[in-house]
Amino acid sequence: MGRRLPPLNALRAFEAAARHLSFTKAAGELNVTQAAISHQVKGLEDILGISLFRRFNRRLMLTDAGQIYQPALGEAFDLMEAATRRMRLEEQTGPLKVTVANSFAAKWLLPRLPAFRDREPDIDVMVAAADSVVDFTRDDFDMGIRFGLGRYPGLRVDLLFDDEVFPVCSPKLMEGPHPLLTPADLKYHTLLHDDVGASEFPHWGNWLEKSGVRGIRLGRGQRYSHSSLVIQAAIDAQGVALTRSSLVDLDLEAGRLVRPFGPAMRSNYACYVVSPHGTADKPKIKAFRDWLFDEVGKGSGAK
Amino acid sequence: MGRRLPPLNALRAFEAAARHLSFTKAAGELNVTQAAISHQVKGLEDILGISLFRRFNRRLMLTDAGQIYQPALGEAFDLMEAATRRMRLEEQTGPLKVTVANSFAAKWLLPRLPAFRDREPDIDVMVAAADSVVDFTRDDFDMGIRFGLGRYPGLRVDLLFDDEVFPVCSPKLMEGPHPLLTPADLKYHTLLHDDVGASEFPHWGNWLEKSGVRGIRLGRGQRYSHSSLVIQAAIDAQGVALTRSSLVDLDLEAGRLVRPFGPAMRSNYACYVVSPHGTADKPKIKAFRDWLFDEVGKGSGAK
DNA sequence: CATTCCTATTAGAAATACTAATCCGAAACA
DNA sequence: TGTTTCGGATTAGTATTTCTAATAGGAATG
Repeated sequence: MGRRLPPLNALRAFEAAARHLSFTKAAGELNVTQAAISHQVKGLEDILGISLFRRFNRRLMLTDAGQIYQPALGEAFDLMEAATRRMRLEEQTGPLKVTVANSFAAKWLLPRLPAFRDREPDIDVMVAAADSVVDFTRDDFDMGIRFGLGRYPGLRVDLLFDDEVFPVCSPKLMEGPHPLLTPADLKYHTLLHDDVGASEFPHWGNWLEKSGVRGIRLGRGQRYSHSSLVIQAAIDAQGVALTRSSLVDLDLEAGRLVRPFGPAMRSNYACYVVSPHGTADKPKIKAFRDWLFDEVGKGSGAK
Repeated sequence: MGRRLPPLNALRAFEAAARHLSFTKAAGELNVTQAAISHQVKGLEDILGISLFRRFNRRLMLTDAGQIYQPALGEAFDLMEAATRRMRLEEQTGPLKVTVANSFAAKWLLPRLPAFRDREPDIDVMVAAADSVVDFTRDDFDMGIRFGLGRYPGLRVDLLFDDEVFPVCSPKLMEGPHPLLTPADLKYHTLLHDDVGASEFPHWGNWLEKSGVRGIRLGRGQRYSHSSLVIQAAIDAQGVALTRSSLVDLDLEAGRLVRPFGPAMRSNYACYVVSPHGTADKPKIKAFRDWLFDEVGKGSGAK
């Protein structure tokens, strides 16, 4: 497995010199002085114990050994260059890997993704929905969209939008026996809970307290592991969901959900776009970030 | 024409690390410390602006970019290694290029070469007969056999044998009207001259003087450009040649020539085997040199 | 809970690569 | 014939790269 190779820089110097049959031109190609090439080639010959050039006064020739050596080395360096180019290209044009909070993926990003495809047909997006925050130093993602407090050390963080939290329900519920006219009417309905562990996350408890509503048992109601499920249940008229504006804006627009009463609660969580430092200017990352902000700027997703 | 490549040592370090999926093992392979690999890989990633590994705690993974990069780099390094091996092999087993003084080639080496072929069937000898001394730093020769004073700066020089100079002629001349019984009898015969420019070379003038013979006009006689032609003329009974023992030993043995009278003159010229410093131990060079000395040791070629 | 395994980091040492200046010899020039 | 030019070699000193030793740290292992 262990390879046995002469010094690589000497090989490069020799290859260039052999190709040009000139140390001076090789020096030009490699941006060094002629003396450097002379040293490298001599060193290589000494290491190999084989002379590679016949040196005439104003002319170089390759020895038999040199003639055998050069083309293969040239090929090897070409291969390396091609591999580097290919890898760089892949990095630029390969799928953009975005890690997204689960529900945000389902309720915000996916419905809008076709618009991105229209705008940037050359960029394939790979959406990786995940519950937990991804460690960019470990995982091979180009960027992420996360709800949180904006503390992502070691990453470039851009605030995409602040979110509001308010109750939503199916319009059917408004037509039923107990239309939701005031928060107090919630007692006639099932509360749909987002079963998120994080305590900072706004939940019915917070909201009811802020709205000054009493007499509603928190423990009651349906629980779901993801916001998207909660929202779906609400659309299906199973109860009332407390949710972020960003996740339901399209459902509200489409009339699948309604916002029965006003009180919106400001969340201390917001939506952030994150990417490893130094990658922000990569074309595909920039394109996606720009698109995200444009989408939000349209007013359809942000408060 | 100019290639654009990341630092080659970093590429090698990355390739090894990627192959082993371990910096430590890569370090082992390249005989450096793990820290060196870590530095090189990090440096490469910084230069490319692309991360190549995902680093887990006791495990490495390649990023997409790394996965594209490694195989091609591996191939490139394999190519280099193969080229090096191939070139070395050619150097070892390719034809042994020997530059030989013209007449020595014709009269000593060529008749004996079949014996070398028998002894070392794997070594092909390329005999380049030349009049002038070859500059090994310029010309692609493995070794040389030369008559001279043994001053070959920058080369390893081995004395193959000392030579004597004496007159020879065809046995037919001994049966003619003026058999060569003493040097004085030379006046009845044509002197065959070796038309060599070098004044140190023993010629009839020297020999006649040493032998105390007078009254023979030096200007007379036939002139030839090479000793081998002089000898051939002598074999053809065209006259008497003054020649080196080494060039005629086989002809004397075979009875094509005889040595009419004693006085041999010591030449200050001798026969030397030369080869560039540091190449003496190369198998094919050593084999040929050993064979030369064995041939001479047989007593057939040396005094 | 200690140990092991593996990578990262730091600072400094060692090795390598490079440059500037100059030499040298033949070829081109005049 | 100089004389210039061209291109490689050489030398000695400098700069850069590469490497090491020591150490930290984090998760898996026993």
